[in-house]
Parts: sequence; structure tokens; C-alpha cells
Amino acid sequence: MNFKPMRLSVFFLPTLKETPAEAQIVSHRLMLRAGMIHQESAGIYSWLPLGIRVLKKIEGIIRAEQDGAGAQEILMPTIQSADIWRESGRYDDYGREMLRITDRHDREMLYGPTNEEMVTGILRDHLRSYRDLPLMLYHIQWKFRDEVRPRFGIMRGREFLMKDCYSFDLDFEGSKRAYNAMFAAYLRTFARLGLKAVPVVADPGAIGGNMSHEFHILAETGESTIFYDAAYDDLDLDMENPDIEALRGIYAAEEEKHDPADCPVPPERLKQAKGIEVGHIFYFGTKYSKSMGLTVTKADGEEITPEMGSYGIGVSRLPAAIIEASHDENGIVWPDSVAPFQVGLVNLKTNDADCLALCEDIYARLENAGIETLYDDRDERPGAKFANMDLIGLPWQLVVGPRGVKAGTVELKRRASGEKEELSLDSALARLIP
RNA sequence: CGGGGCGUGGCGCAGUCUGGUAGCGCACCUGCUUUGGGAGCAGGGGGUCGGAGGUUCGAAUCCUCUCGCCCCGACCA
Repeated sequence: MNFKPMRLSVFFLPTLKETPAEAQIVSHRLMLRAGMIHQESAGIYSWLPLGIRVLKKIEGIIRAEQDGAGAQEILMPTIQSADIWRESGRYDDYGREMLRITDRHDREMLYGPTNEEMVTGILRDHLRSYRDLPLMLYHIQWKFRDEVRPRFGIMRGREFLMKDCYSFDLDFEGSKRAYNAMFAAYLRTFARLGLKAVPVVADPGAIGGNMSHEFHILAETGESTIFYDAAYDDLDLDMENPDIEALRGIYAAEEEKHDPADCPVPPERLKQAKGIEVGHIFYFGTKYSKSMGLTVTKADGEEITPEMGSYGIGVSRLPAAIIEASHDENGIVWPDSVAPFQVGLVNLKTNDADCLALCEDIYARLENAGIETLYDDRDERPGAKFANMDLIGLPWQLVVGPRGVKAGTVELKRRASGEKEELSLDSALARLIP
């Protein structure tokens, strides 16, 4: 995933100096102020150039880890027929959260809130033999759930982007392997996104099942309450090869699943926190395969019903979760892995011939090196440029001004630490170009 | 779905109680001066006050209905 460098004079970046009145939590405020999103109606947003870059970076990491875990990408439609939901029995169960529509022939359709029925239907049409299993299929697609009360910007939208993966196995042991593979992939995914995610025992909810973990990012603005063993806080996980069994041995539970009378953690080590749910994995056996008649033939000729699990990540929720976890009073602080650009090149004085020539040279060199650079070539005052760069939170700022040009230096600032260094051009570029 | 709040130029707001024909800051456009942390001066453009009815000589302001958005709670990924 590598985006083109851009000049700020042509890049569509409608940043706001003031906070729109409707935004209450910091991620919503900063996403609006940084020109990442534009609200269309309650819980429905357009993604602007800066926002879509971040979203696609996140998608790229999720995709790589899903592929790495052995899942294969597909793409199912957003619009589904009511028929398959009647087969599973969920058409009536789902209630008013489901957006129901009819086409011109009065056929009942719906905007998919999830895809268990659809993926099961695909496999029912194409799976015949036990040799076709195990199988994990995932897609990254927009979903719609008609929330009673959308809120917190993209965090709790009605339309949202979700990665959902579905596993199909011959038996429980196979399902458990799939579950663990996804568990590990999730830990790696969130670590690569710069997040510390806590896997907690969860209530599988209306979707059913009996083995379920949610992945939460600890944040004040989280909507879920979780209880966990303080051991998590000083856990140093090896994300390349996480010890899942050890991790699952550490107590963590969502509020509904937490029973104080039956909690193995001594009170002094039990912590309560708010979490943003960014992932949910669960095993649900044959709930859908059975109701929808998905079977394969085993070696001995017996027909069996595959066991399934599903594994979701709230993709469009993640930019907000990352901002909640990584910002300061001046704006967003993007982790390198999801930053919309790696470097903000700031020309402090565009009408100074030396500044201009040097910036153009640097921009060309960064572009040739494939570094994602946002070049602020606008005729604005230094203060406005600094404030804007801090707001949009690019990991590095390379500042070129008349003072430095005379001295033969540029300033390199690390957004996360605020640390600034006066460096020669070559050593600054050496830091930015791997 | 219960409770509360808000809709006035792109954004943030005042004006509404007490009716008299719309204002401030930022942003935008032009010019000049500025240029290392959201500049100064001068000039300028942009608003059927969410919408529809009603009361009145006259409605952003009063009344009725309606639409939208936000917050708390319940619910949910």
C-alpha cells in the first residue's frame, strides 16, 4: 500500500479551525477538523481524501493478516435477498435494525448487516466433499445496521465498513484451529495498527454460539465496560508468535459475562475499564450450516454438516479508535503504519526563491524514493502551516525556512514526541528514506 | 424507544423572553504591508433565519404542524 505524494495546494483537505458543534468525542472532532470525513446524515459519512487513505491503510494491514492466517478474500454484495434470511430464521428475529427495502418487482431485499447466510449459501452451492475443507473466506464490505441512536461519528455509524471472515470445518477440532488462527491474526493486526487490544470473554449475543472473544481498545470513550486482570497491563506480547493459550489464561470479561462472585482475580488485581470494541470472533457450530442445509460427504460416504465460526473487525471504526488512543491537544498522532502520509514537507516561505528551490528538490527526491509526502506549498503563514500539520498528525514534519536555508539545515520534527532536530538536508533525508 | 437540547452565510455564535425587515468572529475575494506557531490595514461578496401553515399593518422573534441534527438512558458490533 503506497499512495502518491501530493501538493497541499491541490490536495482536497478541508480542515477546520473550529470544532463543529455536533462532535462530542475527541476522535469525532479531530476527524471532522482534519477533513477526513463529511457527515451525510445520522451515522452515515463520506470519506474525504485524507480519511480514505487511512481507511485503506488499515484495510491493507487487515487483508495481509487475513491472507497470512490462511483466509481467502471474496466480495459479497451489500444488498441481499430476504429469502436466505428466512432460511436461517433471522429475517424476523433481526428486528428494526435491519434496513429492509423492496425492488421494482416488490421482492423483499435488505442492506446486509452481516453475511453468515450469504456465505453459507455460496458454499452450499459449491461444496461437495470433505476434501474442500477446511476453508476460511473473508471480505471487507460495507454493512448497514439501522441503529436507534448512532453516535460518536464514525465510531457508531449506521453504515460501516467491516471485515468479516467465516470458517468452515469438518469438526470441532478444526473449528478450534481456525478460531485460534484468527485469534492470533487479530493480535498481530491490532499490534500493527499501533493498538493494544485486550481480548475479553464476551457474550456472543443474538448471533448465537458458545465460544466468543471481543477485542477491545482501552479508552475513556469506549462504550463497553470490561473487567480484566492487571497482568494485562504489563504484558509484553510477542506479536509475531503470540502465546494464545497463555493469553486466554489471563482473566478478562465483558460486563455481562463478569460475575464478581465467580471471578478468579483477587480484588486488588481486578481492573475495570472502558473499551472500544474493534473485533469479535466466535464459534457457532452448525447454526447456519444446519438451518441452510450445507453438507459435505466424508470419506466413508457419510454426509456431515460443517462447523462454522465468524470473525469480525470494525474497519471503519478503527480510525476513530486509533485517534482515541493516539492524539494530543494539537491534533492526531498517527502511528506510522496507518498514517495517510509519512512526511509533511513544510515550505515556510513560498515566495523565497531559495526556500522554494530547496523544497522542490526535496519533494522530487522524496517522490523518487517512494516516500508518501504531503508538501505544503501554499502561500500561508508559518503558524497556520504548523497548526495544520500538527492537526492532521503525519509522523514526520520536514520544515524548510529561510533561516535554515541560510545555515544549510532543515528541521525534522517527530510528531509523536514533538522532538525537533536541525539537520543537514542529507542526514534528514537519510532518516526518512529507508 | 423514553428524556433533554439545538437548527440564523462555509464554521463558531449573538439576536427570540419584550414582533419593526439580520449582526459579530473566523473563513472567502481584491489591494498593500507582513512571514519560524492559526498576521495587520483598507475595500468587497455571500443568509427566502430548517420547512409548511397561521396570528399581525409587520414574524428569525408569537401559535400549530413537520423535517433534520446532537446529548443522556435503554438497545446494539
